[in-house]
Amino acid sequence: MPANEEKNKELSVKQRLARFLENRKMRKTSERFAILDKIYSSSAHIDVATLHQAMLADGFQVSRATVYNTLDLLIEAGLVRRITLGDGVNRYERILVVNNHHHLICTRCGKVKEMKAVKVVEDLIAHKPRSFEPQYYSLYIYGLCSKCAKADKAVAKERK
Amino acid sequence: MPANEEKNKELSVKQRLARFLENRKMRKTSERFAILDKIYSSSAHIDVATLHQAMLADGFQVSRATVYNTLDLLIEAGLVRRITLGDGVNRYERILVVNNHHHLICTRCGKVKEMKAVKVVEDLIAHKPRSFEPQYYSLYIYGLCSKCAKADKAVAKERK
DNA sequence: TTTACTGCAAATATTTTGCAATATC
DNA sequence: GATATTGCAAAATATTTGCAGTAAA
Repeated sequence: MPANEEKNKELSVKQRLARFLENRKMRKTSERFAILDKIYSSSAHIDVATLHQAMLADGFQVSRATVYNTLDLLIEAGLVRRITLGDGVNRYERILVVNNHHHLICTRCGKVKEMKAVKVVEDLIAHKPRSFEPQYYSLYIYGLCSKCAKADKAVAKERK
Repeated sequence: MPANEEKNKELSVKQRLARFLENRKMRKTSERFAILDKIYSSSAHIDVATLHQAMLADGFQVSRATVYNTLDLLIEAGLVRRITLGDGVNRYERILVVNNHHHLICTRCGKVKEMKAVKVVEDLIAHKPRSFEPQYYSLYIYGLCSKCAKADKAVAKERK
């Protein structure tokens, strides 16, 4: 991944948060930018506890309450989304309008893979719904990963 | 909606649960079928508290613990899925392999609309991923509903 | 200087667990 | 009758809230 591209993206996200806060006459606190940063530099879909611990480990003192508050703010700003990967745990991930991705979730072992977004879907989303302005979307595909599919077949055979 | 079709569908789901329980040598308790029934006859995406209250209101005595246990079971059986519509509340909905639907979620007011599944997407899912056996999928489209989009534009104008 | 935000700790809400009672096989 | 499953209440987690102190504007 080219470092420049990554840096530009990060800057632009910070700018978007700054603009959002200015529009609403809210304060640009270091916590808000630090949390945004952490989510954008983390491997996708991080949960609150992990996020909070990671920040403390980085030496950035912040309270859980602020993490929760800020996550709601970032969601409202359209910079972060909240998801649950079938296990009921709330996780947070950055929203990349371009270069989106889909989740492949194994219903047996819970493993999550990512798959590059497919253009057809994006076109579809952009044009289909009337009386609705799409901003972004999430596609979750549930099924069996290759390992579990194999194990499943073995069991089925045994039971016959 | 034709009553017959609905009845057949319901029967088949019960049969699928029965088969699942038999395969695992688990017991066919009335609670399990009652909870399955409730989810399948409820308007999509119901949360635990509502589900539990609805069952009590129907005169079906069941504990919260059993509701939680059974939901996990139904998910494992592939009959129900757990989702969160951006608000962090866990909800449960039936899985219809045929006649799937997408969610349109307003990021401002939280309102959820449903949209009939688009065939293109289904084809795509069925064929694309290698080393993965898709069972079903969820597509969430986030954006602004017509009301909020209008309100948003009004505010933007005012601020200029 | 003003007051929006944060941190803390307590309150609330949500989910899980242990074990005796019950119902399925 | 044997034991998997339920119900209950208590424990563990997760999230929200109120308010005094801090820091952004």
